[in-house]
Order: sequence, then structure tokens, then C-alpha cells
Amino acid sequence: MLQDTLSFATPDCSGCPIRHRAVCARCDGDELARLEEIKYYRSFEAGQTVIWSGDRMDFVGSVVSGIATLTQTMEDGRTQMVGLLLPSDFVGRPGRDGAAYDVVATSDLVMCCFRKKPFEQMMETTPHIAQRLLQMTLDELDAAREWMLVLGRKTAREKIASLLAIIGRRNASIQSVSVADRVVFDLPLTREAMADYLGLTLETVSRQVSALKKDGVIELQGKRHVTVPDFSRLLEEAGDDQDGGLLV
Amino acid sequence: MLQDTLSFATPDCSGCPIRHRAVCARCDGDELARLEEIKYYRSFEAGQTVIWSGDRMDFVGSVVSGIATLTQTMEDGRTQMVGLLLPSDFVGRPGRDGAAYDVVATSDLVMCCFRKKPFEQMMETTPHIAQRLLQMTLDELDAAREWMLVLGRKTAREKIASLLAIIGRRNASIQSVSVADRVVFDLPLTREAMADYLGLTLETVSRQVSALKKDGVIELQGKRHVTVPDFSRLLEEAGDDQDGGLLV
DNA sequence: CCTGCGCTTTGACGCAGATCAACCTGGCCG
DNA sequence: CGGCCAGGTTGATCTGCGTCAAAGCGCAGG
Repeated sequence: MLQDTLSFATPDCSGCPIRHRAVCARCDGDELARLEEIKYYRSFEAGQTVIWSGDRMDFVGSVVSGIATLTQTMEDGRTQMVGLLLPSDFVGRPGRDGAAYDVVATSDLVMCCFRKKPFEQMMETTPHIAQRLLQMTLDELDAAREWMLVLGRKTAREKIASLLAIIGRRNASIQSVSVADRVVFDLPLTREAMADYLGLTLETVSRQVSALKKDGVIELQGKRHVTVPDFSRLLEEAGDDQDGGLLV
Repeated sequence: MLQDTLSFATPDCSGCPIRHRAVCARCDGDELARLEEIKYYRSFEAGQTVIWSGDRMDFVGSVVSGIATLTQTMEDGRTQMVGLLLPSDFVGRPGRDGAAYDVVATSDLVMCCFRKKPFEQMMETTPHIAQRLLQMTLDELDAAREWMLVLGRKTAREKIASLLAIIGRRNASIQSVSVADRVVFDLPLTREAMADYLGLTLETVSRQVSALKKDGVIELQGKRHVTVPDFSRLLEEAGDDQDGGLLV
């Protein structure tokens, strides 16, 4: 997996993941060279914390491979996941010094980073970079607000279905695994992590996953490998109005 | 109240609310003149819907006076408020055509708007506008994620305390009503609207407000006027680690 | 002044999901 | 091969909040 990173060290960013590449899609030769200069890779092992909330964050970047989560924790230990970072997702807060959340690698993780200071300087002189980042941030804001509806108003079963729908859709669009309405993917999260995302306990997650299986909404091979025989059925279970929204 | 709007029709935006003014704070004469050209005001009555989710949205702007809410609704009527717009808050999605949420005026409302097309054109040629909007969007994203913790992991009592803390802080910073730890403000929301924000029912909201009153955390004059005798006590009730976060 | 109507409060009761506890399952390492 | 242990399942019980119902409060309009 790590040798994959070699292929990204090209000056045109041609191997870089979708969103990351989009940041510099309209850059010309000089700008690309500058991006190359400030670019580097970081690898993490499963379970490692990439950065702690409040720490100084001196880079922005995007996930190349692996999964990371954004989480918030209260003093008494209650935790809420506020974001799920899949390959191609952007990490970082241009213009901010501190990290706002804990970023934790849920699997082995490779990130492609830009040093923040020079990146911000580029932003100031290269309008389309700030514009692209604005679009990406608006996407994330939409996703966060979509999730507020899930957390505030959906039942446990609907929550599970919503999460499976998000992951299924992401997998389908990236790997185009989906054939017609059939979607197959591996859950990148433990039951506990799912619970932290959904504002539930891990027991409830386990029970509702079993229930969805019993009712034929999903099929399971092992604990993690999921087959959704009818994706629109899953969306219905999620309480969604016909495939609207639910982007991450 | 409406005659107030006259004072905003000045070419330097000097009367415009904080965040809105900040958008053009670094604009020079020509740019300000251009902004004036595409600027106009809209008024709404309490209860009126400013825009429906999915509708074409041909403006961006900010709240001058009054309160509006961003809400999402499921087919079966369950609704979740995903944002609260107080004076000076920005509304709109530069680069997007459709509205993502219902925007509803909770009180009489005045908004200062810019026509979107020309505003976006300015954004493309004026880097600091896109940068400012990026900062504002990052703020909103932080607030949304902070709220995900509230929705997912806090108890009803903590949720109420969190909401009062947000509104109290906003009021305190704008009107500087706060004297030491004492904060006084009017609730701009009905019990039902509070419930929709917090993912609760209006009965539970009512009960928990009463409980906080009984326990001396807040005092009530009438249904809406709130006095917080000890703001740090309120933050404690909200489960917050010592005045961190909780911006809207 | 009474009446009606939003908004709010309060009470009684039920249930979805939390909590506590026991057990299973599969992969890793000695 | 066997023991260990993280991750997962399942069951019994508890409880916070939702639901349903009734009544209070304040204000606008006749």
C-alpha cells in the first residue's frame, strides 16, 4: 500500500485523489511547481491519532488511502464523530491555526499534505484555489447539516440505514461497484465507531444491523462485508425522500 | 424598524452588519460602487418562508434585523432546525443554484441582499471576497459540528443549557448586555422551535426549562425573558469544558 | 368585559434505546 | 494446536424522553 504513494509524486498531480486534484486543476506550470515544492506524504497506522483537537496544525491535505475520523469528546468521555474522511477527502482549515477536532486513523492511512503557510500564500494570489476550497467547504457544511437531521430526528434503524447508504454511495461512485440497484462494500468502521457516528450505543447498532439483515434489507458476509440487494429499499429505510442528499 | 434600512443604503456599507460588512471590508471604491449596484433589501413578516428547499436562489445576503431559521423536513413531517440566523449572519451559497434548506422568518425580518450572478462574478476577480466567505463557511461548519455533539450525545437538560448558552453569548457579544457573569436576553424562539433545534419535543423543552429555573440556573420573567445569574454555571450544565466553542 | 386562540405548562403512561451482563467468534501468536 | 483477546452478539432490565391529554395564561379583537 505504501509504495502507491510513489505514483503521486508527479508534478501534474495526476495521481492525486479527486478533490485534492480539483484544488489545483486550473493551476498552470508555475503554480504546480510551487505546489510540488510544499507537498509531502504522511503515513499512519490504524488507531494512531493524526492530530489532537486544539493542537497547532501546520498542514492541509487530503486522504490518499485509508479511513480517518473527526471526533469530539466531552470531559466525561462521551464522544461524537463529526466527520468521516474517505480517500479523496480534504483535511484542514486554511486560515486557522488550531485543529478543531481529533483526527484519528481508523485504518492504515496515507495523506498527501501541503505545508500550510505557503499554501495560504498561494491561496491569496490564486483566486480559483480559494473558490474551490469554498465549494468543498460548502459541501461539507451540507453534509454536516444533513447529519444533524439524522442525529436529531431519526430512529436507530433509520440511522443505521442512513449510514449504510452514505458508505454504499461513496463506494459505488468511487469504485463503481454498483450494478443496477445492487451495492457491495466493506464497512470501514467497527460497531463502536458506527455508534459514535450515529449517537447510539454499540449494542443498539449491533441489534439494528441484525434486524436489517433479518428483514432482507442487507446481507452480511462476515461482520463487515455488506451486500445491499436493493439500494432504493435501503434509502426508504433511511427515511430519505428518493435518493436526495446524503453526500459525505 | 423598517426606516432603519435607509441608513444602510450608504456606499461604504458602514451601516451594514458585522459579517456582511466584513465581506467588503477590503474593497476599494470601484468594488464598493459595484456592490451598491447589485444590493437591495427584502422584508418579511413573522412566519413567512423566505425560500423553500430546492428553489432557485438568486441572491446571497445577510440578516439586518430579526431572526430566521434553516430547517430540514422529512416527508412525514419530522423537522430539524440546522441553523439559526441572527442579525449579521450570512445567507446563501455562492456557486450553487438551489437552496438546500427551508429558510423561515421567525420574527419580522429584514435582509440585505446582493444579486447572486454579479456577486459571483466579483468573487472571481476579487480574491479577498472568496477568502472571507471561506472563513465564514468554516465558522458555520464548526458550529454545525459542535451542534452534532449536542444532538448526538447530550441529555435534554444539557441540550437546553447549550442552546441558552449560545443565544446568551451571541446577545452578550452584540449588545454587550453581559455584566460580569450575569447575562440577560430574550428568547427569540418558541418552545416548539427550540425543540426542533434540539431534536426534542416541545413538552420536554418546557419541562427542562422549568427544571433549570427551579434549580436556580436561570430566572424567567414571563415566558421569554431570561436572566442567567451565573453564566459559567450554565456552561457547566451544558457539559462544556469551560467556555470553549459554542459559537453560532 | 368576555371570548377565542396561540403558546405554554403539567400530569400520567408507554416505549425506544441505554445499561449491565453473559457469551460467542475468528484471527493471531506462542 | 490451544489459549487469548478484540470485536461482536444477544438477553434482561431500567429509564429518559416521547406521546397523549387536559388545563393555564396572556393578549387581540369584538
